[in-house]
Amino acid sequence: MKYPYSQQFRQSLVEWFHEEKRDLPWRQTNDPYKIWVSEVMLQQTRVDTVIPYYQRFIDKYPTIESLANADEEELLKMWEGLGYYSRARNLQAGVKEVVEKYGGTVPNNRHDLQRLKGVGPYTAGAILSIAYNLPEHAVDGNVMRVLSRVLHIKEDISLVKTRKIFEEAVEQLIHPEYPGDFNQALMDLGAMICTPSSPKCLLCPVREYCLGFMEGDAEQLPIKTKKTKEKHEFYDVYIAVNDGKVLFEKRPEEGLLANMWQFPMMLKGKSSEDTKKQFELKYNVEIKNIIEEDFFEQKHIFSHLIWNLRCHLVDITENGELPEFAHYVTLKEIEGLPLPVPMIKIVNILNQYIFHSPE
DNA sequence: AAAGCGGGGCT
DNA sequence: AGCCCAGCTTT
Repeated sequence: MKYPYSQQFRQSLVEWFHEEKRDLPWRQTNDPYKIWVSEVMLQQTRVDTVIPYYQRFIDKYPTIESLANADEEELLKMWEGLGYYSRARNLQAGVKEVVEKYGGTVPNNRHDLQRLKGVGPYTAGAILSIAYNLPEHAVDGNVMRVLSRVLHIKEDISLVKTRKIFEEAVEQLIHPEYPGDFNQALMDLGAMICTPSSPKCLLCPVREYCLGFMEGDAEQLPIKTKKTKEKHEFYDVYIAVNDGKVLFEKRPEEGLLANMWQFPMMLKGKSSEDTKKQFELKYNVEIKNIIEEDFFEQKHIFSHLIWNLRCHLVDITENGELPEFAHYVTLKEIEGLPLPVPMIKIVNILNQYIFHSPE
C-alpha cells in the first residue's frame, strides 16, 4: 500500500523530535555496543526502569570486550530486578560472538545482526538506524500503536505476520537523512503523546496526517486480541538453618529464572499438601525443629504465572552430602548472589525478623 | 502460530 | 484487576 503525506509526515515528526525529545543516557552516544545494551534492556521494559540499570551496567562494562569477559554470575547480579534474565545471557553470548567473529566491531547489516543471540528484527533495526544511521525499520509495540492510528491499520497486532505491514510502512515513511531520529521520534511520540489510553491528540505534531484522529477512533487502536490466562502454582519454601547458615540453591540453567538463586521450594500438588518429607529427602537433611511454621505467605505475579509461596523457618541437620545444586550460605553471602525479586522480598523479611524483632 | 519468559506502573 | 511496556526464543 502507498501512503500519502510521507514527506510532510516525516518532516513534522523529526522536527518535533528535535524540539521535544527526552534526554536519555543512551542518547549521549553513538557507540553501537551501548545502543545494543540499551535496546536489550528496553525490551518489554519501561524507560524509567531501565535508566539506573543502564548507567550502572555501562560503568561496570564500558566496552564490548569487558562484557564478553564478564563473570556470568556478576552479570546476572547487575541484571537483578530487571526481569527476563535470558536477555542478559543472550546479550553476553551475542557480544562474545562479535568479539570472536567480527573483531569486536558490531555488524552494520541486518543479516549478521539478527543472527546474534537476543537480537531480533526490532533490536537489529534500532542498532542500524540509531548507531549507524541506516534507513532500517525498528518496529516495536510503540510504533505499531502510533502507526495503526496514523495510517488506520486495523490488523490484529498480536498476530506475528502483522508486524510486516508496519515494517513496510516504516520503509516508506522513514526519513532518509535521519533514520535513527525518525525511529526514535515514533517511540517518543508513543510514550509522550500517542499513549495507549487518553492520547494527547491536540498536542500531536502529526495530527493533521492522522487518519485515526480524523475518524475519531484513534484511542480504539491498535486492535489486539490475544490474552492468555495465567496459571497458579503453590509452593512450600523452606528457610532451613543449620549452624548459622541457610540452605540455598541455584536454579537450573534453562527455563524460568534460569541460574538465579533461591531458598528451596517444594511444589504442592494440592494447595494444602505437606511437603516436609519430600524436602528432607530431596536435600538429604532432617528437620530437627520447626522454628516458625507458616512464617509468612507471599504471592508473586509473573506475566504468565502466579506463585503462592508459604514460607517456613526450620532448623535442620545433615544426613550426609547435599545435592550438588544446594549450598549452605550466610545471609551476607546471599547478598552477593543474583536473586529473583520474590527471593529478595523473603530475604528482607528474614533480616527484619533477625535484626529488628522486639526481643 | 502459540507459549514461555519478569517485573512494575498506570488506569 | 487488567493492560502494557524500545521483544526474543523455543516449541
